Amino acid sequence: MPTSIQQDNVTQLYLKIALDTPLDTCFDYRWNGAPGDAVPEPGQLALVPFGRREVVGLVVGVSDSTEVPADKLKDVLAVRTQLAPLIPEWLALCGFAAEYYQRPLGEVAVPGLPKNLRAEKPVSLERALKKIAKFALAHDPKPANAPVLNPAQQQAADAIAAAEGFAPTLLYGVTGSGKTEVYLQAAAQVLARHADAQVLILVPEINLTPQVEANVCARFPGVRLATLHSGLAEGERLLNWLSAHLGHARIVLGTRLAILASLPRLRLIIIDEEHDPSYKQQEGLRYSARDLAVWRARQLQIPIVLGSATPSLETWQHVQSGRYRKLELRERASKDAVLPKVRLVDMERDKPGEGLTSSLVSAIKRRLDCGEQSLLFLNRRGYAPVLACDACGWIGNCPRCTAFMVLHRPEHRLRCHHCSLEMRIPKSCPTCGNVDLQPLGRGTQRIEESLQLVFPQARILRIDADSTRLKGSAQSAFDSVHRGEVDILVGTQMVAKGHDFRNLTLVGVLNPDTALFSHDYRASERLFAQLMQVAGRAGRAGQKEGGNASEVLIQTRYPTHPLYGAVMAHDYDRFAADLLEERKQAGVPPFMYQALLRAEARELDTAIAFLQHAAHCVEHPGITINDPIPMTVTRVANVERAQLLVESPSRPALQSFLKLWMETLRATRTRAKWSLEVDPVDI
DNA sequence: AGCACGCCGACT
DNA sequence: GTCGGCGTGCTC
Repeated sequence: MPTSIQQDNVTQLYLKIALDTPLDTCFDYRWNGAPGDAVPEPGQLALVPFGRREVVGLVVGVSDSTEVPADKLKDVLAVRTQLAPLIPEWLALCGFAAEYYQRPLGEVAVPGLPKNLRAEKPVSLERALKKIAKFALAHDPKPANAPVLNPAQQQAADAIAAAEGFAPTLLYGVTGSGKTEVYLQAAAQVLARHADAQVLILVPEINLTPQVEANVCARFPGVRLATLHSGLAEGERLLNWLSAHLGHARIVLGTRLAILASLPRLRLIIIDEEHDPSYKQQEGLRYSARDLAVWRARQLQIPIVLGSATPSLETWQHVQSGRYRKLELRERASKDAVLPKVRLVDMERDKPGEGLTSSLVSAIKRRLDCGEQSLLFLNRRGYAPVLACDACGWIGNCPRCTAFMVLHRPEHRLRCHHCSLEMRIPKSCPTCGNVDLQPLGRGTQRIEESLQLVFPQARILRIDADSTRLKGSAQSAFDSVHRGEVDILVGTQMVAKGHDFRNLTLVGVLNPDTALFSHDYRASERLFAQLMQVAGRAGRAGQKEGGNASEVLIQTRYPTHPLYGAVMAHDYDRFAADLLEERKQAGVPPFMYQALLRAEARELDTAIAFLQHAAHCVEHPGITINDPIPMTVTRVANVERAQLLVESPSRPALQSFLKLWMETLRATRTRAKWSLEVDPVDI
C-alpha cells in the first residue's frame, strides 16, 4: 500500500474501497479532490455509487493506478473528512476477522459501524460531533469508594494491571468470589498509569449491562463510560461509538459486537463469563468475540482477562498448556457468603406433581415463611413443548418446519420457535375431532401456573424471552425482584446469568436431564456451566439471622450421574480434566479445529448434492471431510438444510484449505444457498 | 446482498 | 391487454 502519495494536478488517484457486499473484492473509484483537499487515507469512510445505489464504504488503499478499465470506473462522491480515520490496528483487526472467518473485508468492517455513519448525508454525523464536543468532561481516573480486596483479589488485580505486553489471563473464581471487583481495580490501575488509556469490558448479555454500568459509574465518577450493544437507539449508538473512537470514553462496556468498536487507546480487555455461548455470533459473520478479543490483545500487546467460574474448555486447555496464566479466587468475597449446598432430588422416589417435587415445594415454602426469595430455573419457554391428542396420536407439528408447535397458553397460541409461525390453539383434534387435547411436558408458563396453585399467596414472576419482549421490560422485571416485590422467580437462562439477587436463598433446577444424553459433545460442558451459574444466584449476601441457609435443589432422574456429582462438589477442576481427556480421545475441539459448511434449498437433495460436490471439488491433504448430513431440525420455514463438517488437527492447514475451498465454491453454480462457519459451536 | 431486467400466469 | 411471480446477472 503506497503510504505517501503527493497530490499534484496531473496524477489521477484511485481509492480502493471495501463495501458491505458478499462479493469478495474491493472496488476502485476515481478520486477528484478540489485543489487543497487532503489526499484521502485508509481508514476513512467514503460515499460511492454502487450499482444503482449510493453506499458508504471504507477506504482501504490509495493508489495512482488501477487495473479496472476506465469505462467501469466511477467517481467517489464524498469522503467523510469530518471523522478521524479508523486507525490501522482497527483495519488489521477487521482484516484478520475477514480472513479467518472467510468473509469479504467490507462485510466485516462496514456493518459494525453505526448506521448514521453510513448514511448518504453526513448530517447526523456532524450533529453528533458537535454534541460530543460540548460535553468534553474533565477526566479523573480516581476510583471512589473502592472496597478493600481480600488478598487473592488484590493479588489478581495487581498481576493483571502490572502485566507488560500480551498477557492473557484466566481469572478463575466461583460466582460471588468478587471477579467484578478485580476487573474494576485492575482497570483503575491501568487508567491511573496511562493518561489516555481505554478499557474494554465485554459482558455476555445485554441484560447485564445496566448492572455493570451502575457499578462502573459509581466506582469511576470522573471517567466517561460508553456502552455498545444492540439495544441502543441509532442516535445513541452513534454518540457512544464516536466517543470510543475519539478516545473520550475511557471505559467501553458492551456485548460481543463491541469487540469490533474503534478503540484507539485500548490498554486492557476484560471478558466477563468468557465461557458464555453468547460471545459467539450465530448469524451473518459468525465470529467469536472472545477469540477476536484475544487476537486484538495480542496485536496491541496488552493484557486481557478472561473471567469465569466455569471456563470454556478452550481457555482451560490454554491454561493447561501454559499459554494463558491462571489467577484463582478460591473464596466468596463476602466473608459470610458460603457456597450454596447443592442437593439432588431423585424424581423416581419423590414423584413430581405438576413438575414440582415435594422436596422442592417444601423448600420454597420455607423461603416464603421467612420472606426470602426462590428462583426456579427451567430452560424451556412456553407452556408445553407439544400439544397432542390422546385418542389418535396426533401431534401439533409446525407445517413449515420439522418441529413441534409450542403451546403458549396465556397468549392462546401455538407457536413455532424455529420459524415464528403462530396459530390459534385448535379446539379439537384436526384428525379425529377429539376435544381433549393434552399439553405434554412443561415450560416456564406451566410452572408459573402450578406454583400459583400451590402457593396462592406468593408473588410469582416469570422472566423469559416471551415475558420480556417489550423494550425495557426485562430491566423493570429484574428491578422488581431487587426491590423484593417477588417471592418466586421462574425463568429460563435469562435469570441464570450474573444478577446479584441479595435476598435469594433457594435455586430449584427443574429439568436439566435432557442435556445429559445429548449427541452434542458440548452439551455437558454447557449444562455444567449453567448449573454452576444458576447455583451462584443463591446466597450471595450470606445467611441472615433466623433465615435459611442457601441451597440448590436439582430435580433429576439420574442422581448418580457424575456431572451432578461434580456440581455438588463445586469441582470444576476435576470435571474439566475429565472432559478434556474425553475430548482428546474423541478427537474433538479443543484438540481439533473445525469448520461447518451449511447448505439450504427447497429440496433436500439440492442441498446434499451441493455438499457432496463440495466434499470432492478440492484436494485436501491433512483435512478430514465428513459426509453431508441433514441438520437435526432439517426443515425450517419450508427450507431443507444440511451440513458438512470438515476438521483438521492443524489450524493453519484448515485455514489454507478453507481459503482455497471458498474460492472454488464461490465459482460453483448451484441453486442451494450456502455458508461457512469457522469454529462452529452447535453441530 | 440489493437491484435491475426478463419472460410467463391471473386480474382491473 | 397489464401487474407481478422469481430466475439470472451485475455491481469498481
